[in-house]
Amino acid sequence: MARRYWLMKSDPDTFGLPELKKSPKKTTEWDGVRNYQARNLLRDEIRVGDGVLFYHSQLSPPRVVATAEVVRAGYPDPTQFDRRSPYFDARSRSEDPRWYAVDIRLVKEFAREVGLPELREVAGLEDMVLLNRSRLSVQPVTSAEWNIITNLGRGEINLGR
DNA sequence: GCCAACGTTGGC
DNA sequence: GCCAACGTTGGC
Repeated sequence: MARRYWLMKSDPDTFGLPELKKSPKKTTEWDGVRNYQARNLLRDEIRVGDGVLFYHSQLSPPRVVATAEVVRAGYPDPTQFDRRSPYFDARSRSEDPRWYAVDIRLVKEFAREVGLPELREVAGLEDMVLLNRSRLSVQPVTSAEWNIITNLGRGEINLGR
């Protein structure tokens, strides 16, 4: 199966690139997602080896800061069963988990962060989910979009147009 | 900090 | 099943 690509958002006040870099094996559990559409992607679509654009929301401007890779596919998000977690969900049963997580590993920090206003201007990204349905915290990225954005992140001229 | 977009809840 | 009220996300 062809490698697929995703954009995953993180609030850097909670967990950002510095924390990812410091994590063991530069790997983290990407958890806490409490939206059903995003859950379905985590549970059913995202596979080991898929590429991830690591995105910082809540910044001015919000920006893509790194690439990562899925190293563990969807599994029940442990935080939903943890009463001390802000993501605890009393209605979820362990035999029928409601929420899923994946593990991602940092691959490459961008040489140049790519901000949202720039993404809006680049030819070839007009249909990005990020630019049209902004609130989804994990969303599909096409291979063409992936190539354009990772080129921008390398600081090279964008050849995608 | 504000507020628009939009997802979820719950009364009917 | 509809939809108003409410809560959250996230850009600005």
